[in-house]
Amino acid sequence: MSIYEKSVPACECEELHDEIIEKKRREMPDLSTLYDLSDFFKIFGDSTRMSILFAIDGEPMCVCDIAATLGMTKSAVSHQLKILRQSDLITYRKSGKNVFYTLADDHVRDIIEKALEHIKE
Amino acid sequence: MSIYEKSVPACECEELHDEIIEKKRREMPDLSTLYDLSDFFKIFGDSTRMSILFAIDGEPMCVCDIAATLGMTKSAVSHQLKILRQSDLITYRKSGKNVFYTLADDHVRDIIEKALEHIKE
DNA sequence: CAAACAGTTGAACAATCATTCAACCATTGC
DNA sequence: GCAATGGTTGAATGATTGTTCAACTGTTTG
Repeated sequence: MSIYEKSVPACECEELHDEIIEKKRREMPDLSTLYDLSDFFKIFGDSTRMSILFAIDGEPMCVCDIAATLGMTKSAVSHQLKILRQSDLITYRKSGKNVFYTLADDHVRDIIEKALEHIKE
Repeated sequence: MSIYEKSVPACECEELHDEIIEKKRREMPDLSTLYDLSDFFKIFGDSTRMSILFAIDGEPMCVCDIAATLGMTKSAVSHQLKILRQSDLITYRKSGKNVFYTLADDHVRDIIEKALEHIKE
């Protein structure tokens, strides 16, 4: 439950600043954008997925090598690869029995880089 | 770089590409950095927290006004404010009975802006 | 064709997490 | 002092989610 789903404030406060509240509600992104944004960040909010993104950055890797690099099972890695695939963050190429994954574009790198800057403070 | 521009090595799972795996393990960030990164993104991966960040961007807001803007209870908002506080993403200033929150720095704006660019594609 | 292997998938389980509820602290004003 | 209000907090609860396990698909090879 979030903004705009209630016309009446659920907050039980007495002295609300209505003009500020109305102004903020007008200026804020619409609900679907807020959900899209948080869903996007949710993808990065798991250390396994983050590790996978770093692993397949640069040269493509098959599932087994990714799993070996992270010290995890193929299954666990494959489940997370599916989530990354559905978010269009990665692409894949089949080659015989193998499937090679790599980053979809440079956007991902940029965002992680920005976050790394923030971390180091 | 696209995976189609690279020569793909034949991968046998039981003969894992040890040299690739070792190379990746050397190049990848250490575990604590990966955890810090995913923990950082985890903060943004909730629509309530995302809404709060947009609400307090620009002018500071007290908890009641934030709650009214989002249509949520003070308690729910306060719980999320605590998480944002502990992550150093927001700062606060006490004024009588009120507590006014605002963004800590421009880093947060930058990262959300980059994500918005990615969303709109 | 059958065995072996890379990878995927669904269900089950455990862990994590956001909201609710009630009680609490802090400040203001009577 | 004490009632009222803004805000915080801990426990409980329901929902979400990551990993495991087993079964499955698809490709290669003998």
